[in-house]
Amino acid sequence: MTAKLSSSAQEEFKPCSHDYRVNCSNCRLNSICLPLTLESDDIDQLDKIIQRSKPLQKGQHLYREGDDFQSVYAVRSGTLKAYKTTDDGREQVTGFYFPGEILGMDGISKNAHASSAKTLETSAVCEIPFASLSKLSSLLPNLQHHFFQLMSQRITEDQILITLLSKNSADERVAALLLSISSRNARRKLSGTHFRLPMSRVDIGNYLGLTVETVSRVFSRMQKMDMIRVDNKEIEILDVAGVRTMANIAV
Amino acid sequence: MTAKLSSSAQEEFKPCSHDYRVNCSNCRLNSICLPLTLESDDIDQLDKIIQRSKPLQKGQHLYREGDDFQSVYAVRSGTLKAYKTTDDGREQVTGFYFPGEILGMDGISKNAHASSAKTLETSAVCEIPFASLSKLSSLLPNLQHHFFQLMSQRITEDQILITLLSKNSADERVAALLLSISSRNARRKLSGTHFRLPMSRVDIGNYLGLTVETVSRVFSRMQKMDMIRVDNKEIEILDVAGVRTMANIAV
DNA sequence: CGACCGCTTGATCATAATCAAATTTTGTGG
DNA sequence: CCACAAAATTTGATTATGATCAAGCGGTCG
Repeated sequence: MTAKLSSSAQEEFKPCSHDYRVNCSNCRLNSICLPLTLESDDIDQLDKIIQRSKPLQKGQHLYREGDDFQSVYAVRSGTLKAYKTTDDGREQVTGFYFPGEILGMDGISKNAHASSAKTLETSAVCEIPFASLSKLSSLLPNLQHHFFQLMSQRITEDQILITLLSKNSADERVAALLLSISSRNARRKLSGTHFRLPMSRVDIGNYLGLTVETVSRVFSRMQKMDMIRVDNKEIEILDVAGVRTMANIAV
Repeated sequence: MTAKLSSSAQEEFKPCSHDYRVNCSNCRLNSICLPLTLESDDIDQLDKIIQRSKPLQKGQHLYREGDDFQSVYAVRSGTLKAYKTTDDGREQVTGFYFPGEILGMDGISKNAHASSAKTLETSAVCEIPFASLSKLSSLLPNLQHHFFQLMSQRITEDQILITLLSKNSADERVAALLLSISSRNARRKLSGTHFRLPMSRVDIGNYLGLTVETVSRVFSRMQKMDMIRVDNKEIEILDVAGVRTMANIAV
C-alpha cells in the first residue's frame, strides 16, 4: 500500500513558534482559541497571564498523570496526544490536540492531572495558569462563559467518542476519525482533504479501541475503494461523500 | 435465575421530595452536591437561585437533545439516564444520574442540550438556572471553582468510560458498573452491597456497549460464581473482592 | 550494512452479536 | 384479586467481527 502523494498541502505551521513577540491579539489562532469571545482590551488582560514556552521536541511530556495541576494549555503548533495509563499498565489514548485546542482541563477536579500529554511532533504551547485564569474569569464574564463552554465542549466530544466506541464498527470509527481531523484542519484554513497524520497507527488504534492490524486493514480497504489515498502518514481524501457514508455519522 | 433476596436495604429515599421547605442548608445531600465547598452565607445565596420542582413521573423527560439550554439540574431523589440519539435513530446512554449528582452541563457549549435526560423512576430535581449560576460564580470564587471541578469531574469520568469501552471485556464492563453504582450508593450512606438497579438490562447494555443478552449472561455467570445474587433488579454483592478482580480496574 | 521500528498482509481463533424461543415480570381492565 | 396482554429477561445455537498469532516489507539510524 504505497500510493505516492505528489506534494503535501502541509502545515507550514509555525504560528510564530519562535517569535516571542507573539501575543493573543496577533496570533492567527485567536479566532478559534481561548480569546474567541473577548474584546480587544480583555484579550490584553488574558495575554498578560499566558506563558509561552519554547518548542517541545517530539515525544516530550507536557505533563504526566498525577502531576500537580497548575495550568491548562493551548496548542500553538504541532500536535499532542493525551492518554491515561490503566491499572494493568496499558495505555488509553483519550484525545489528540491540534493548534488552537485546549488541553489539561481534566486536572481541575482533583487538582492533579488525570491524564498525561505527550507531543507527537515538535510542538509549542501556551501555558495558562489556572489560578490566574479563574481570577480573571470572575472579572470577565465573557471569559468565564467561554471557559465553561470549552469544558462543556470537551464533555460533548467525549460523549461522541463514547458513542463511537460503543456503537460503531471498525470502518465507521476510522472514517469518523479521518473526518474529525479533516474538519479540524479546515477550521484552521488548512486542507481538509490532504494532510499528514501526526499520530502512528498504534495511537489511532488505541484511541479507537482497535488493534493496529485492524486500522491498517481499514485504510487498505478504503484505498482499494478509492475513497482515500494513503502514503504512509499522508492521507488524501478522494471521496468525501464516500467517507461520510462509511462513517455513518454526522461529523 | 431467581435467587429471592430477603429484603432490600433500599432507598427510603425521599429527601423531602414533597417538603417545599427544603433548602440547600438542610438538604441531606449538600455534602456531596453543589453546595459542597460553600460557607453557610454563600449557601443561602445559592439557595435563592435554585428552583425545586414537583416530582417527575417515571419515563418523563427533564429535557431533550436540542432543547434550549437554560439550566443544569441536581438530582434530589430518584434516578435519571442521559442519552444521545445517533443519526441512524439509535440511542446511546451516556450516563446514569443518582441523587446529589449534576446533569445538563453538556448543554453549555452550544446553548442547547446535547443529550436528553429521562427519569428511570419517580424523581425530583433542583433546577439551577445557568445564567444565575454564572453570575453568582463571579461573586463567589468557591462556587466558580467548584463548578469548574464538577465539569472537570464529568470529563474525567467520561474518559474512564471511554477506556472501559475501548479496552475491557463484557465481564469487566458489567463488574465495573456494579462497583460504580455500589460506591455511589455508599457515598450517600446507603448499602454498597445490596441495592436495586434503577435501570433496565437494555439500558445497562446500551451504556456499556453490549447487547441485553450479553449483560444477562454476565449477570448469570457472576451469580453462578457466587459473586453476586440477582433477583430481577435487586443486586446483592456477595464477594466484593471477586467483583473487583473481575472488573480489573480501580473504581 | 544490519538491526529495529512501524506498517501491512494473511491465517486462525475468540468474544460478543445475532437469531430464535422460552419464561418471568409488569401493567391493565374486569 | 385475577386474567390476560405486553414488556423485560433469560437461555441456547449459530455467526460475524475484530483480535491474536505469524510473517514479511520498507525505511531509518547507528
